[in-house]
Amino acid sequence: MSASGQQGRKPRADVQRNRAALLEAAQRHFLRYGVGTSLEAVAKEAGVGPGTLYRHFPTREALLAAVLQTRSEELVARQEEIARLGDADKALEQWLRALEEYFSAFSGLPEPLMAAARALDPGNPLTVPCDILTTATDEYVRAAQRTGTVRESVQGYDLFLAACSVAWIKGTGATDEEALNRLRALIASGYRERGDQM
Amino acid sequence: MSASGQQGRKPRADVQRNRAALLEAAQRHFLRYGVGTSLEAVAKEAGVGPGTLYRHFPTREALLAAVLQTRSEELVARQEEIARLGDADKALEQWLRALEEYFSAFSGLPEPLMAAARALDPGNPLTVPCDILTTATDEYVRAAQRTGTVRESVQGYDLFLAACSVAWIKGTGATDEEALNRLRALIASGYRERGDQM
DNA sequence: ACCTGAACACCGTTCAAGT
DNA sequence: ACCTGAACACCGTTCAAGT
Repeated sequence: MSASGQQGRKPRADVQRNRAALLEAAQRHFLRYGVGTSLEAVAKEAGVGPGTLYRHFPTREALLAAVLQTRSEELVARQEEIARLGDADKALEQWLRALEEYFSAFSGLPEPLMAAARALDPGNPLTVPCDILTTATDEYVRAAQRTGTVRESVQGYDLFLAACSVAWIKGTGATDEEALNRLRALIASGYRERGDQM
Repeated sequence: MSASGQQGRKPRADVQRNRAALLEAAQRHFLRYGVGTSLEAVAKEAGVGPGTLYRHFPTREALLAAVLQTRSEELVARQEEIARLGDADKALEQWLRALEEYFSAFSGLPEPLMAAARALDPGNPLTVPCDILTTATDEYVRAAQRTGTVRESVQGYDLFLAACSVAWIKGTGATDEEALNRLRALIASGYRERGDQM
């Protein structure tokens, strides 16, 4: 409405510095302590007061979404590389693994992502990456369906959920890699058209 | 070691009363606020000090495990009823739904259960129900494998994980019932031998 | 316009003092 | 032997005071 700084093109230098410091500190803390890390500690490490953190990122989700942006872009970059594989079935499989790794970036990440997956709360900033990734998954699914390797009843969202589940299980540490592989195989065998290669 | 009350057969009347009151209050709070509810509030509602709660249940998991015991027994009761179905494939399917409901008893329950699933921490009291339920699942799986409807590579633990995942997804509210059904169908189609009924 | 940091609320957990 | 509840530590969040 007014000529406030909201849309201004020249944020003050200290504002930019604070934002960058916050993002860097947040990423470090998310990596080390998971998404539930103390925001107070993040602010302290960024060298700002807690109020400054809340001004820049009004919720934990907003901070998370900002930190995730880089990773989402990297994932999209991989998307093009994967698509070049030619084999739609193989591409879908690879994509699901890439998704899973994305969900495993920080301990506890699947939880807030799932909470944002259904766009019930339009204010949740995590809805953005969820939408993008679900849409991308859907493209892979449809490509594979066109070649007849994936069942028609499967939706991209279903496999988005499945990949998130596997990442969640991995994060809880409830399984070794072998059990995870059996689970992945079970899911793959679930979405594939019958009569395929084992 | 000593003649302490640890093994005594006659717990003091107030001890029994406190324990019962704590369990009842805890169940109410778990139901209403999920497994992360304030233990301080539980103690207050039970009419005891926080110290008393910690004396009876040294960790949140211990309290949870005690509250879950009733439900586990109910589930085992259902197990016998389900087994009477005759059709091993149908029985497995029903059992997995019963498992899923068990995991959905309290919001946030899948998380601590998964953390206890792999018996890495022998002190975790939640390992007990996990072991029982995994073993039970394995029996259903093997019965179905004998009739040839379930793939040989599937283990009971895999489906235990899968059921827990579905409950977790349901708990995050990320989906409507329709998407959950697609997911359940995907899992079923994943563990079933190929060439079966759709 | 933005930052600071004190202040408030809330909770988990412990432990000295009681009975 | 068990209970009580004050006390400590920690964190999220807000907001009056500063620059």
